[in-house]
Amino acid sequence: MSDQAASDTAPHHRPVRSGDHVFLVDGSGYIFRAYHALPPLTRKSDGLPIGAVAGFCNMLWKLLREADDTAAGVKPTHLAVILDASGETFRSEIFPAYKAQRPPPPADLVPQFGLIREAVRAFNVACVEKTGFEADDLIATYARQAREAGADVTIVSSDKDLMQLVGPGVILLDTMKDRRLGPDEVVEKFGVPPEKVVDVQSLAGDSVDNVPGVPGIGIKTAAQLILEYGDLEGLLAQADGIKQKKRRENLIEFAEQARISRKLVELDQNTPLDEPIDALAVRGLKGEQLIAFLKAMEFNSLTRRVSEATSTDVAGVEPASVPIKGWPPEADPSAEAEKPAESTEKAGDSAPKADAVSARLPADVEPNTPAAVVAERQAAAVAAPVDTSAYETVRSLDRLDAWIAAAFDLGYVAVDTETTSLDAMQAELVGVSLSTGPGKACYIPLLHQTGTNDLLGGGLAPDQISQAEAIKRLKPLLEAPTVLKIAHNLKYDYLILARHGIHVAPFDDTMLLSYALDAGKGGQGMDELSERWLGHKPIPFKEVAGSGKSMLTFDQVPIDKASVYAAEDADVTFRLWRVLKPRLPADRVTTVYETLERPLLPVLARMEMRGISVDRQILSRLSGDFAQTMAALEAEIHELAGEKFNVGSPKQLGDILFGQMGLPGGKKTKTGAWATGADVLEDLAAQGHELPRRLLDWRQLSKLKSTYTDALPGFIHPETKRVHTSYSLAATTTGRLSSSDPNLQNIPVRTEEGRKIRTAFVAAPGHKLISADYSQIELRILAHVAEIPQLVQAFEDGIDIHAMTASEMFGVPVEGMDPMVRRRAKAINFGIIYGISAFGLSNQLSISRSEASDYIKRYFERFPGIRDYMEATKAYCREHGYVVTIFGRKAHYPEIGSSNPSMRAFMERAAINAPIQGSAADVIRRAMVRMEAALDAANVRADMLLQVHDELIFEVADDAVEAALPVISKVMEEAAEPAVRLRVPLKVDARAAQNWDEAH
DNA sequence: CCTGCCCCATA
DNA sequence: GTATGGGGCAGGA
Repeated sequence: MSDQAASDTAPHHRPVRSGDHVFLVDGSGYIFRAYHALPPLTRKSDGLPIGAVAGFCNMLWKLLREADDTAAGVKPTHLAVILDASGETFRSEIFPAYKAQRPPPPADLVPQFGLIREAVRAFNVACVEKTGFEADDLIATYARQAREAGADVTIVSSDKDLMQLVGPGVILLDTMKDRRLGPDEVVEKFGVPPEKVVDVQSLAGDSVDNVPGVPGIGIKTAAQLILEYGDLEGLLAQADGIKQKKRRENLIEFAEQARISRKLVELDQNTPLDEPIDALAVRGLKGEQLIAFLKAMEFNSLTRRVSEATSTDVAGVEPASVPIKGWPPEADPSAEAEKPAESTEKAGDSAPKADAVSARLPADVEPNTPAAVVAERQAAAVAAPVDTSAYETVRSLDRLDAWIAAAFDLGYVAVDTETTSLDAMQAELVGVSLSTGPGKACYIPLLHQTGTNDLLGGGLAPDQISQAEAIKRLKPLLEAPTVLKIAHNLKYDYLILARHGIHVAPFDDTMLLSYALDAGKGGQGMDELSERWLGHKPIPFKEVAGSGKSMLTFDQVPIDKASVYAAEDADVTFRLWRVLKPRLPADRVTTVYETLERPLLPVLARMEMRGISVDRQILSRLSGDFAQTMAALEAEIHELAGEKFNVGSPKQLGDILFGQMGLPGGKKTKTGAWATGADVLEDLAAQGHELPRRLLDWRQLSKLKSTYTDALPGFIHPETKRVHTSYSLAATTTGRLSSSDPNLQNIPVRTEEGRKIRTAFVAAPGHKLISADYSQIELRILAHVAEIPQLVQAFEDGIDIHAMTASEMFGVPVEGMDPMVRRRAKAINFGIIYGISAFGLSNQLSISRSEASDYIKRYFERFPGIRDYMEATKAYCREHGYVVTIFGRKAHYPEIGSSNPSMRAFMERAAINAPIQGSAADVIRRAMVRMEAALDAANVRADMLLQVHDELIFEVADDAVEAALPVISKVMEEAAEPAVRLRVPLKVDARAAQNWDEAH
């Protein structure tokens, strides 16, 4: 070993000079990291924990012997291990909480600190620590000196707090991953180059070290802000120009805290050093000394390697006598006090909820009325406890047949399916549960697997009926017209079963029952309803299958566990049905349930199954285009500006626009910076200036890309190659549907770029998409319910409703109307639907509050019926706790009487909006329920695919388009009848095209 | 890893 | 000013 001979004779002191390589080992950081990353290791002879020491010694050995083989790429000429001395540092004086609440190190790490010092000594390496200073400050100071002497610096650490030191000639070396951390890696971690890391950290703070930072700002936001504003002071100076309210307030309120944080985070590069940097020169190993230590630690393989490398005879070396402090640990009396207090709430857990208790037979209920039945059922439901031990696991066809026969005899049965996924289009049917009465329930396991983590793939668990055979026998029951099937959220099970050829009918859905009865009073989930109505908390899914990354699919759940869970769900569903179903007549929502809820379920299931074709290529091209356009826009913006600048920086942008280019209309913010908000840029763009237009485009594209073009392809079904959204029938208070996974009700349309995403929604070959949407349906509903003669007349005459409103309000003729005037009227019309406030209208139109008040006043003067309607609606809601749509759907607002004025005002606006939004939702529901039969009757094949609140999308063969259009329009326009005779006509615009954009 | 917040897409 | 769902982020487990 030739280098060994050389280093043995290396001088103790050697000046650092250009070309040298100074290695600064962050000893403390290494110890903590090794302790947590490496498996616990103890000395064989006495159990002394030595894992971190072992890791440290191996690391140091490797560094001294073969650093050029690591990511460092060079050997050290100088090397020191820097440790944290105990005691307070200057940071505690600036901010007493700094690192104050840090828990004491784990007991089995404590003795290793001393051992590490011994190890460094044994390696004959300089060991530096200084009371009152952190290791990081010493490292920062040595690094500065080394650089000034022209040497390269390798900081052996991966601590993010040291990343601020990275720069020319200074890198971090993560020896555990053998990775060098240079400027690129710092940017990856902090989003900014090393010299701005301190600014980012001072904003984001650090909960581990108790660096406060600014609340609500993490690394990402901090990086974005620092890139925009340059540095912390620049940002704080312009904080009141920040768009986001909360963020702005916090930056202003916590500015000083950020400055303090900066002092805590910034390392001191001028720490007084006891040991000059020259003294860190690599000294060379003393074989015997090192081996004595290693033998004492019982590190056998490292001892062997060292003995080979240094030609030292191991046998001839006595183990060193190493002092050990902190082991074994002393008993900590405070540990006992940590025991959690015994819960005293156990008894209350199974007690019925107040809601359910209040269901006891009230004295004023007349017998043999719907209300009496309801009261009895509720009392009975709470009285009968759920016994999960009484369920049967069906293992044979005989037993299955017996359950099926019982269901036929009874005439109704609760059903639930268990599957492998929440996505009904991809889920595998794993089992079925049935219930024929409270407490009478079974589970039929079909596809459960043996073993859970078995990589060899546990096969099918024994004693299960074959899935195909079970489906064959269940099908007659589930389709039998004489047996009512009861399920909770049936659309899911309906889809699963439909994929196996079973078309469930007739049915009730307890989720929809609850929704028709209690929309707005809380969720419609089964567990929630069970607690509310039965006073029983069902077994949570996560108790059966776990959660998060380690969550089991249901086929991996052991059958006995699965059985109780699944049968309970059927049992609970059955019991809920007994309680909820009689409430329909009592609460007078039977018709709502039977015409607007239940029949829509199969319609939606079919829509979801059909899915819609989304052109993956268009999306990926679009994604690329967006990326490219963004880059191009950036280049154009630079071109227009005449120089390169950060397009994301309002500060730089303001200087360019109003400083260099001298554009007019510049406004200054309070701090004197140019305002560059969207409104300002829109103004400039309207004056024909290119740069602001491009900048707005750029901002918009980055949004479209991440939310749509990059996310949608992931939803294309592997087999159908189409996108199958999932509609929720019971998610909103007003009666609207909602769409998720993916949400196809918020595909962009307002901007040209956004509409390109719609072009990716295409018809199948030989087909067209038809889009049919209601024109102004909510304003028409408003005209109807509030009985406003001018509005009704305008809709009958088919004239521009917003222009008419403006004409009424401002006394100007519709002909040749100023578009601004019409725009104001339009905003007010929408405002009315939303339960207008002067605050909201002033924001929408960017006018003063008092001006907005004037508009509203004038509007009410011209349309007094609307004010009457609004007042009447609020009064009705206060009296009943709910409002109703024109078809009788209820939307509950139990908090309408809140004593909190802003809460109450919010509820009032919602209550005003709900009958309008909800009636429109009812109308399109009615159209959807009737649509299929109407198309069949007209002998037209048109597949309904999507609903977007006031729009229906169909897929129709080319040669059927002309026949389909009038049928679709007619069904939609007549959807309210005969239940409600509207005072205004409903108008539908329908057209066909190859893609959704052109059809819309 | 989960929850809540902000922001933004739609009607 | 109404009604949603979702991406990204922060922050506390």
